[in-house]
Amino acid sequence: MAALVTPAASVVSELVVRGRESAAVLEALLQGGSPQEHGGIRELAAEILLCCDRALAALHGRDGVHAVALASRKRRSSEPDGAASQTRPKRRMRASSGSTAMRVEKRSTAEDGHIWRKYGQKEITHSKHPRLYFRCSYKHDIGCPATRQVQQPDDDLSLYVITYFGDHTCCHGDEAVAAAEEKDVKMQPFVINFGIGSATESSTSGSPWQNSDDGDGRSEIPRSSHAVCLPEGGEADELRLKVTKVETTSLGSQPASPAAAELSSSPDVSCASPAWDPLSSCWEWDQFVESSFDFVSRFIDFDDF
DNA sequence: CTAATTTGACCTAT
DNA sequence: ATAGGTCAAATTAG
Repeated sequence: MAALVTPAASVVSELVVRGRESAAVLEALLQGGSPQEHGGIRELAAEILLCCDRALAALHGRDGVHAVALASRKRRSSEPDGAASQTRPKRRMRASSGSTAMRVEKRSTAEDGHIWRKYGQKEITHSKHPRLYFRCSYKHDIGCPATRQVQQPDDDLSLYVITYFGDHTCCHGDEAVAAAEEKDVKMQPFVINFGIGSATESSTSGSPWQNSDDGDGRSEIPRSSHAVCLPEGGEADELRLKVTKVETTSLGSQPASPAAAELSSSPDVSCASPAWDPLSSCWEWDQFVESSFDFVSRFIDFDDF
């Protein structure tokens, strides 16, 4: 029973999310009131306006982004008729097979305003790069079933394909989200940091944005160390606003593979890396603003059934 | 010590 | 049988 999501709806959803993020950052910037931030503020304002504009266009049937409906996901969640799922205390159904999916291809990273926790990595036969699996950090906290997959197409290394599965109950349920957010950040999922990416590593010190809520249920609430890194200007041509969902995914351990290293959250990649690493959920705001809508941004709806 | 990530194993769907 | 997705123990980092 999958709710069919229209391309326009997906687009609007994404745009609205971005709009919110932009607004949050903008608000933070306004509070800071640093001269260097003016540039960022302007861009953020432009971004917000653009989001709204696009959203409206999409709502009116004129989606500004390429929307394509895919029906490739034929795999359906077989009902536990009894035999198959008779005794599986552990493994559970794939979250991706029971809900709508939205694929987004972006050049940098896809920030959706949510905190993700990596729970797996898998090498795909047709792809040179591994696919990373993330789940909402609030999964166990408030039962958010949302998950997402990040993968780099072998043909375009500068592109990241992020597929979202499930709906964010943590988002819809403001209460839960609010409660979780209030713990650290009131309403803002972001923390403003004025430091270039290079200093990012230091940010790594902080615990990643994810909270361990794995099946173990070790931790409950994420530290929410989302941060917006404002480059000092060293490499910032204008004003590079890097919004890091997580200060940095620590993890210096060796990735399974080179590709994984690039994709997986590595300490060096955080804000410091020129092209932020999607897995860490850290993106360069400036890139985002520049190409947020220029880059291929396709919202594809998978109809589970 | 606590928490997050990594990685191999397990399980489901095609 | 194969590929893909998720779990969970082990490892690493703060």
